Amino acid sequence: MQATTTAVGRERETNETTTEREDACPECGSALEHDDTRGEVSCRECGLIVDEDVVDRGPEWRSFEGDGENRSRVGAPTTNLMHDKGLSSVIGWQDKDAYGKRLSSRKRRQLARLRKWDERFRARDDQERNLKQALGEVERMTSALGLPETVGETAGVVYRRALDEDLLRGRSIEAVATASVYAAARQAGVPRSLDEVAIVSRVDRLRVQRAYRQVSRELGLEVPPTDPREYVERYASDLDLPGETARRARELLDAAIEENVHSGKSPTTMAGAAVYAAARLTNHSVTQADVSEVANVARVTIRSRYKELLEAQE
DNA sequence: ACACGTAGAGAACTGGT
DNA sequence: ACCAGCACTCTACGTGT
Repeated sequence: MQATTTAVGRERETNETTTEREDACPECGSALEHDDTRGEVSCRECGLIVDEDVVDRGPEWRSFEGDGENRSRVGAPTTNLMHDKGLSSVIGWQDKDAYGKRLSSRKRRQLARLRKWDERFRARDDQERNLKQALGEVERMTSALGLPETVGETAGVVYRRALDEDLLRGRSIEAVATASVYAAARQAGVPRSLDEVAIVSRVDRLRVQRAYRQVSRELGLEVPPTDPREYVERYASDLDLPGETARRARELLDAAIEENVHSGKSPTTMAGAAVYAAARLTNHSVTQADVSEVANVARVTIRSRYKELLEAQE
C-alpha cells in the first residue's frame, strides 16, 4: 500500500515537469487567464485562446510537508455521483487479510456481521436507496449522451435537491433523474434536446418534460441566459480576427443589449452575428459560413441577426 | 464561391381551458 | 393534464453578384 502510493506520486511528479506550461501570451506576452469553468486559457490583453478543454479535476498531489515524500494527506476526490460522495469505507467480500491469507473462522464471523451493518448503514433509509439508484441512472445517461463528468455531478446535485424538496411524490425516480441530466447539461452549456435525453432514458419524453418543468420551477433552476459577449473572444480567436474586431463586436453587443434586441435569442447566435458584423466593419473578410461553423449556428440565422445588430447601432 | 431570401418544419416554452 | 399558439432556429431550396 505504502509502496504503491509513492509510485503513483512519482509518476505524477515526472508528468508535471514535462507538461510545464507557460504563463505568458505567445502573441503579445501579457498575462494569461485561466477560466476553469470553461476550461480555457486565454490572454487577458488580446483575447487569444491559448488552450482549450484543459481538464484537470484530479487531486492535488504536491506535498507541502518536508521533502516531498509524504503525499498521503490527499485522498480520492469526492464526487456527487456517489450517493455518499465516495466517502464511505469499503469492506471487501473476500475472507482474506491484507496479505491474502485466509482468516480464522472467528474473524470471518466478525466480518460478516460488519458487512451486514455496513450495508444497512450504506443505504440507511429510503432516501439513500433512492439516491443510489438515481445516481446510477444519471451516470448511465450522461455517458450515453457523451456528456462530461461534471455534468453528471451537477445533475446529481440537482437530483439531491429535488429529493430534499420532496418533489418526487408521484413521479418516477427515472423521470426526475432524466430531468436533472437535462437541466445540468443546459446549465453547463452543452445542452441536449429533450428527445435526445428521452432516448437514453427509461421514461418517455412527456414525463421527462413534466418532471423538468416541476423541478426547474420549484428549485428556481433558472438557466441564466449567458452573456453573448462571453463568446466573442473565442470566436474571434478561432477565426484569426484581431483584437480590434473583437472589441468592435463587443460594442455592437453592448448596443444590442441596450436596445433589448438580444432577448429571447440564443447567445451564440448573437455573438456569432456580432463577430461577423464587426469583421465587415473593420474590413476583415470572414464568410458567414466560417462564422456559422465556429459559433455552431446556421448561416441563415447569422444573416437574420447581424442586420438587426447593425440597426440597433443607431 | 459567396451572399441573400423564403418556405416549411421542429423544438421548447407559455397560457388558457 | 392537455392543447394551441408563440418566437426562434434549422434545413432546403431558390436567386443574385
